[in-house]
Amino acid sequence: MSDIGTRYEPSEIETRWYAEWENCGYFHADETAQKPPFTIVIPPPNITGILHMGHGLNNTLQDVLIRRKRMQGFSTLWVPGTDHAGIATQNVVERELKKEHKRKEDLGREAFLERVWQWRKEKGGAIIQQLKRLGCSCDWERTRFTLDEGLSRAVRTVFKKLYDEGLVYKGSYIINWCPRCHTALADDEVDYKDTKGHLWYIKYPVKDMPGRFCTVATTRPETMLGDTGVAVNPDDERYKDLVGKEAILPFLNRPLRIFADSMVDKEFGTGMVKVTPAHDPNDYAMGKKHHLPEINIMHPDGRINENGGPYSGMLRYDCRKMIVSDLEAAGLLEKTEDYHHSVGHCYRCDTTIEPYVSEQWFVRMKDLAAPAIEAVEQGRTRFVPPSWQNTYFHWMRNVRDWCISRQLWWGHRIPAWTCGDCGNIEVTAEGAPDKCSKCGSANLTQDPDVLDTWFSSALWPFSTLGWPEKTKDLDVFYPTSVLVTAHEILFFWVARMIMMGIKFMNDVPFRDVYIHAMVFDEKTKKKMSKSLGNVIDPLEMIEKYGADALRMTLCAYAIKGRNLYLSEERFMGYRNFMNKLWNASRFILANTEDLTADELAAGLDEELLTAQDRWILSLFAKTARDVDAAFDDYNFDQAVNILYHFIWHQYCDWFIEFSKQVLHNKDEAVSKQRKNTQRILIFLLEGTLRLLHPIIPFLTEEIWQKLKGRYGTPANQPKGLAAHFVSYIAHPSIMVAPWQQTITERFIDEAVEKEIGLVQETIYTVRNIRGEMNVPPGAATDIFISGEETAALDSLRKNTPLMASLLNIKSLNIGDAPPAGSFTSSAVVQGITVAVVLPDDLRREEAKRLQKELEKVLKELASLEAKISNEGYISKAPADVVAKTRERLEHARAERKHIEERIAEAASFARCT
RNA sequence: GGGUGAUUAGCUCAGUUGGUUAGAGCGUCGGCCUCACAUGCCGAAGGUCACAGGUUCGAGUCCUGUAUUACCCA
Repeated sequence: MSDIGTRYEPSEIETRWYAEWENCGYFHADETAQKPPFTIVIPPPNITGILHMGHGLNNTLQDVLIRRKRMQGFSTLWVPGTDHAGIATQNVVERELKKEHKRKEDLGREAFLERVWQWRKEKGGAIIQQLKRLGCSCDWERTRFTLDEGLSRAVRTVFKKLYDEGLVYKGSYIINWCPRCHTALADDEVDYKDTKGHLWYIKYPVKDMPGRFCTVATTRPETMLGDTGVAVNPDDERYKDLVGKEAILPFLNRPLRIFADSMVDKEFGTGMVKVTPAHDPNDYAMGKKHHLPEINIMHPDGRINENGGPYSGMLRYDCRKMIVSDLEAAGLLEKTEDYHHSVGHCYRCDTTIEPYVSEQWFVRMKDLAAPAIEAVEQGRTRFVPPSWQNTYFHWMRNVRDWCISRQLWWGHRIPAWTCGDCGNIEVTAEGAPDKCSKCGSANLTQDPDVLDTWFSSALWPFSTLGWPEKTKDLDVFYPTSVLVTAHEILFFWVARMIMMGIKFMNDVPFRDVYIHAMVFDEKTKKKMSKSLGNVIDPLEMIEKYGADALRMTLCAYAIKGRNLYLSEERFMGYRNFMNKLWNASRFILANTEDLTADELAAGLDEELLTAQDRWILSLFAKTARDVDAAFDDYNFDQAVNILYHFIWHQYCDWFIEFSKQVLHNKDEAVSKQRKNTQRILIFLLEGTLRLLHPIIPFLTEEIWQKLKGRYGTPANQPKGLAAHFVSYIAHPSIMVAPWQQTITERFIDEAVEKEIGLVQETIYTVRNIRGEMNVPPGAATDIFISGEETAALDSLRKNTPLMASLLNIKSLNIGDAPPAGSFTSSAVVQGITVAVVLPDDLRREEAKRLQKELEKVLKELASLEAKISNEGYISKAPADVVAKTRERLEHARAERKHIEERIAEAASFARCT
C-alpha cells in the first residue's frame, strides 16, 4: 500500500474533510425538509473566550449527538453563536484603553461602544474558528450573536411584555455591588469564598444608662457608619431590659433604636447585632420590617461618602483600619477574634462585593418559576442524570427576584425612558418614543443601564430561531431536542431559559437537559484554570494527536455530572487507537485488492461461513446493538468502550489474525471462502466506521471514502447484504450515510461464540505456559490436547487451522495424551488437558508454576465447597445458580487432581535423578 | 449550618434487578522489530471494594452509623 502511510497523520485529513463538508452544505439544516427535526442550540461561548477543555467536551458531545441523528435521518439543526458577555467584554476593552492611558469616560459612551464592536470584529470570533477545528457540524449560516439586531429586538420585546404585566419592575433594593466593575450583580453572580477575617466586638454606649454598653460583633466594622439600629433575639433574657432603649453610635452620635427580632441568632457574638439596612441583606430585611432608616455610606467605587462624617472620602478598607484604631483609642473595642467566614466576590473580576442599596430593575420570579417547576415535575423537560432535578427544584422553589440592570455600557440598553417633566416611565420595544404618553412632554431620557447578559441568554432557544417573528424555523425546530451543558450554569442559564421558553413560546425550550462533568486536572485535582497554570489546551492536543483523538478521549471520560480528570496521557492513548484503526484499515485494503466490486456485490455466501466468520458477525451484531443503546442513554463513555474493545480486542486481535490463514491461502479450493472472509472484513469495517463516525468524524470519513472509491459502483446488481452495503456507500459522505446496520441481531450466535471461546482459551493457555516457562518465541512446540469431553475435542479439531495460525506449533495432537516419559507442562481448560512438550531442563520451572496454580485452585475450591455445604444456599438459591456452582466445583476438583498428580510426578522424577 | 454526590488495582474509572475467581484503559514488570500497526504484539504482577454494624443462604451492590472528600445553597 504505497498510497497510505504506516502512521496516521491527522492534520491534513482533518482540514481537507472539514472544508469538503462545509462546501457540500452538509451542516446546513433545511427547514422545509420532510423529516423529523432534531435541534440543539449551542451554549454560546463568550466572545472574549478561547476554546478550553470544557468547551471541547461540551461541543464534542453536542456534535456526537447531532451527527448520529443526522445519520439516523433527522432534519438536524445545531445553532451556533456567541454571547456578548457584558462585564467580561467591557473589562477587556477597558484594559486595552488603560494601556493607552485612557478611561472609557474619556471616549464617551458611543465611541466606547464603537471600540468594543471593533474589538469584537477583530478578535471576538476566534472561538468559532476553534469549534471548526474540533469538527463541529454546526449550521454556520445560522450563526447568532446576542447583540444582533434580531436578538436585541427579542430582548426588548420580552422586556416590554414583562414590564406591562408587572413582572419587571424598578425599585430601590439591596443588591450585590462590584466596586471595581461599578455594577450590580445578580445573587448567583457572586462567588462565595471562605476567607480569614476578624470578628470585632464593639461597645456602643446606651443612652441615659451611664456605664452600660451594647456590645455588638461584626466582621465589617466600617459599616457601623450606616447603622440605624441594634437588635437582639426576643427570647434573650440577657438583654430584655434594653429593648426599647437607644444606643449611641460612636463618632457620629446617632441614636440607634434597640429592638427585638427573632432573626437574631443568640449564639452569634454577644447575641446583640448592629443593624445596617443599606449594607447587609439580613439587616435590610429587618430594617424594612422595623421601619429603620437606610443610610448609604458608600460611593459606587467603594469610597465612603458624605454620610461617613469624618471618614468620608476614605477607601472602604482604609476606613476599616481607621475605625478599628479609633475605637480602640476610645476604649470602645472590647476584643478582636480571628474568624473564618465566606465573603462574596465578583465572578468576573474577583473583587469583594458590597451589599448596597440602589435603584435597579428586577424580574419578579415567583410567577415565572411556578410553571417552570411544573414542567420538570411533569417530565416535559427531563434532566439527565435525573438527580439534577433536585438541585433545580430547590433553587426554583426558593428563587428570589432577579436583578437585571447593570451599570455598564456594553449590552442591551434598557428600553425605558423617564419623562423629565412628569416622571412617567415609557417602555417600548421599538425604539425611542417621541413624547411622554402621560403629559406629552418630549423631555425623555433613556435609562443609562444595560441588561444582564443572561437576560438575553435566557431567550437563546427561540431568539436564535427568529422570535418575535413567526418564522418557519421556530415552527419546525422549537422546542429544541436537548441542551448540553455543565451544571455550573444550571441557574444562571438553564432555569431561566425554561421560564422564558414557557412564558413566551408556551412550551419548554428543550426536551432533555444533558448535564456533563466539569473538567479537572488529573495531577492537581483542581478545576483547570489559567491562574493555576494547570490547563491542557485542547488546540494543542489537536495539533499533537488530532481532533479525533481529542474527541474520543473526551467521550470516553464523559461521566455524567461528575468531575472529569484529564491528563495528556489520556489523549495519547486514543491517538494510539486512531493509529490502530488506521493500520487495520490498511491491512484490509491491502488484503482485499483482488476482490473486485462485483465480487463484493455478489454478497455473502452464508453457506460457506466459517466458525470465526460467524463468531465476528455475532460480536458485531451485539456491538452495534449495545452502542446504539448507549448513545440513546447519553452513555458516551460506554459507546466508546464498546467500540474500542470490539475493534481492538475482537476484530484486530482475533478476527484479523484468524483471517490471515485464509487470506494467505491462495489455493483454488478455498478461494470462495477467501472471498467470503474478504467481504466480511469489508462489511464490518464499513459498519464499524459508521458507528464510530459521530465520535471520530475525520478518520472514519477518510477510510470510508477509500471503501466507497473501490466498491461504491459495481457493474452488476448487488445482492443480499451487499445490496445494503452498496446503498450505504452510495452516499457522498459518511456523515450523510444512514446509521442503520445490516449485520443485525439475526447474526447473534451463542453457540459459535462458545466454540471460538474455547479455541481462544486453548491458545491463551498454550501461550501462557510458553511465556511462564520462557520458551523462546522462535521455538516450535508439540502440543497434546486430551480428555473426556469429546464434544470439546471435536470442536477444537474442527478449528485446528485457527490454532495452528496463532501458535508456533511443531505438532498438534488432539485426542492424544503426550507419550510416556516426555516432559510436559499442562493445564486444564473446560475439562480438557492442554499439554505442551518441553525440554527436560525446564522441570524445575514447571514445579514452581504448578505450585502457583495449585494455590489458586485450592482457594477457589475452598470457597465453592463452603457454598455447596451450606444448606441455606442449596435450599434457597435458584436452581440454575446452584447447578453452575456444582459444575464449577467439579471442574475445580478435576483441576486440583491434575495439578497434584503433576506435582507428584515431578517429585518422583526429582528422586530418580 | 443545610443539601447532594463520591470513596473499587499505583492513576482514571466500569461494575445492569444482590448470585462465576470484582473488570477496563493507562502505568509497572518480563519477552518479542512475527510480512497492518513498536502509536505495536505476547505474557505477568497488582484489589480486606473507605471503616463499623445490620438484613440475607449469599453484599462491591440493600439498610444504619462513622470517617474522608467534592460540589451546591445559606
